[in-house]
Amino acid sequence: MAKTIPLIQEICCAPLSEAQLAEDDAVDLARVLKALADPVRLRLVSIIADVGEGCACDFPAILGKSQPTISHHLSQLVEAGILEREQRGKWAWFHVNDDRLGDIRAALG
Amino acid sequence: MAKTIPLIQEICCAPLSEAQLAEDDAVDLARVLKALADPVRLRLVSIIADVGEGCACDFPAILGKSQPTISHHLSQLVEAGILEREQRGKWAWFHVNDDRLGDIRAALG
DNA sequence: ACTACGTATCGACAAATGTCAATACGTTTC
DNA sequence: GAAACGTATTGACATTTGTCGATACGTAGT
Repeated sequence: MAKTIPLIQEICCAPLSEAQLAEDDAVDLARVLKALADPVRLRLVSIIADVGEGCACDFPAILGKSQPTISHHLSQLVEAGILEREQRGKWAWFHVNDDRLGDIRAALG
Repeated sequence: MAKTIPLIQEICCAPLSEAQLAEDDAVDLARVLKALADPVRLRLVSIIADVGEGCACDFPAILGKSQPTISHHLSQLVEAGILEREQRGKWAWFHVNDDRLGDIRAALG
């Protein structure tokens, strides 16, 4: 059984100010930025980045959102390649993909 | 007559991985990222950053969107502090606020 | 003042988004 | 295998968002 492959493989493009974004590249970059552009998801990333890793089981209490809502946000972050998921027994643990975050920052350069 | 003041004054917070985002700060940062997280707006920023400045009059043709749509997107970018607007005769010209873009990059660090 | 023209706002609408209760799925432990 | 428990998915709903046509606003030139 293969690992789940993030739907978005790579940040597309040269930094914003160095070349004019093609339409397709703009769609890709917008998708990744949209994955970050939510208060709950930003806090998830922030907590996980700060601590180094985080268990899905803790977030509903920390963020005051339901379990399905947290699960949905975590999925979006994984799909965008910003978080990576690891199953440990019945628990799902997450850590930040620093390279991906770096790529996003670079794309805004 | 005072200049229009961007609704969002400053990017709130320490880099994502250095401290856990408070709820309010997460809302602020999400607002700014949301302003960027759209293909049309990313292309607007990219074109304006690449050329140095841009006239609103050119964008409907370049991006294939109606004049009201372009106007709406430009307003969102100005409100987020990413673009700055300058009236020249009947034309509206825009340039990128590089400091603001740098702050956004820094917040993702 | 009237006209021409670029830009902003309004009204409407379809599509996407964030949220939760209910339920299904998987893994661990009896 | 059955029970317990963490996580994912489904279905539903209100809100937000992107879009455009129509219209109002402002500036420049006649």
